[in-house]
Amino acid sequence: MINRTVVTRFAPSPTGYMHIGNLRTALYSYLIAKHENGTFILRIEDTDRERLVEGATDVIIDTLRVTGLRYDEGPGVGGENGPYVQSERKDIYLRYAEELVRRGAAYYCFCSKERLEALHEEDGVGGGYDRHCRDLPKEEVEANLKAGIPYVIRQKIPLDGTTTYEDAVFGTISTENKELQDQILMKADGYPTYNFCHVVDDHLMGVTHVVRGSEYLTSTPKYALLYDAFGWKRPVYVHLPLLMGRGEDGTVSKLSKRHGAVSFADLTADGYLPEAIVNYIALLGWCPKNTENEFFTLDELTRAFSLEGINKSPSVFDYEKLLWFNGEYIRKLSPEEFKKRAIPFIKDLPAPEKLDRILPLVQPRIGKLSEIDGKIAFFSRLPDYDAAELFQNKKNKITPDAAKDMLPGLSSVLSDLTEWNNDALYAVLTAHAEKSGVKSGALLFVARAAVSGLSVTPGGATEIMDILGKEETLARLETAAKRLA
RNA sequence: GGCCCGUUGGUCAAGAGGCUAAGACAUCGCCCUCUCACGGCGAAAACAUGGGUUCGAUUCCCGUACGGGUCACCA
Repeated sequence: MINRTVVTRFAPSPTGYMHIGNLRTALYSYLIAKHENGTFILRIEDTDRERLVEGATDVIIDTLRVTGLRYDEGPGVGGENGPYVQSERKDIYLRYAEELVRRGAAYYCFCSKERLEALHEEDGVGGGYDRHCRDLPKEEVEANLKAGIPYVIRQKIPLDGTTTYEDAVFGTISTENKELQDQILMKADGYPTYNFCHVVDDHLMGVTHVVRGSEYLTSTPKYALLYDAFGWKRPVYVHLPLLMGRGEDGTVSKLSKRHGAVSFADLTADGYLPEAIVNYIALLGWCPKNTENEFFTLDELTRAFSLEGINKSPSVFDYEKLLWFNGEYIRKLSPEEFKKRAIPFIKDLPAPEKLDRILPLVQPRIGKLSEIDGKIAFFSRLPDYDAAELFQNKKNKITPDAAKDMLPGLSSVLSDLTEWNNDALYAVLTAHAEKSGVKSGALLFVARAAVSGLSVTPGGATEIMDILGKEETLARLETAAKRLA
């Protein structure tokens, strides 16, 4: 079933959290492979020793599991081209870098960090390495190496000409070689840079489609040059439009931490469903052909996905629409499933039999699970309220005085009631309203406010009274009467 | 600043030389209704700009503006 005609990879660096932009890249990468029944690889890029975060890889793996993005090769599942963690492949990169030196496409550089910093200060933005070591005599290089002088290995970029590549989304991208830096391939600490090791790994792992954010669009010529220098076949490049966020000042920029809760974990902790998140971000930068449907399971996305549907322009992450999607997904949940997901978000869990009756009331009324608690808390405990304010409603012509007049009748009718359920309650109360010459809407408004302490509730007066039970209902009516007195 | 990329309603977006320029979210209105939601119906709302090419440009080309990305021993 699985084949290697299309091999993609998701190659995050373990920074401690799964950014939503990264998730979207992972998703597209997965979809591109799986649409063709290809192979999807997870590779951990942990060559930056200073930024290592403990447990970060677990966050990545966990996110992929929860979202259903199963990888065929990678940490934990193995594969024929492992290991899939770059720090565990450290020794192979130097070999390839030296190979490049031999081929004349790279060179040793002994410049100190201090010298480089000085260069930067001199040139300001747009400066760069002055290629000081590019043409060091062989003997000097040998001597320096022997003397143990720290070195890096840099890519020898052609001084003139242009480098061109085809991007599956953006088309032909052409760059003047003189715009490119002799970037560092191997760092002084013996670790490779991303610029180098991802090329080596992608080749070694048979990656056919490199899927990543468009922030790499301008550095890709350097990578293409690396493939060429090795004599390797260049992969298909698929650069994805950026995901943008709106900052507090209203400006739009690359989605990142500064825009607040945009990590997958933050979103799920706030009660967004993984499947809703996946569905929503799939539509950010991609649009299905020949359909106006917006709801897709992962399988449906896999079938519908196509490179041609990917946009070039950046898109703004919109919480409003995510919230709507999420609400739709919540409404589609079976009562059992909803309950399972809702429980972790409820602080004071009502008795099981009550919970089962409360939950259906909130399910259609929330956008995210974290909204549940605030909506149902009144069932467990009558909130404090200002009676003068609560029993005031212009539409139903409710005033505190009017409410005060209704309460005794309500209590007496209800205390006489033997059959306590929604239908019976509704029948009795509407009949009572008619008898007293009050609009049923008004009476029920007062009843609901008294029994909940709120002007807005999930469910109507009779539904709430039904769940509360006779005793509690009458007690709350009593309380309301006292507060109105 | 250099280089690269982008630009259809507030947001996501369809469109691919000739359309009354889709649809969705959000907004507003109406309906439903024991409040609020849900649901139904409807409204308002867009081709950044100047020049070409063409019988005809949102669509192709060039410039301008605006936005974004990138210029690390980070990925």
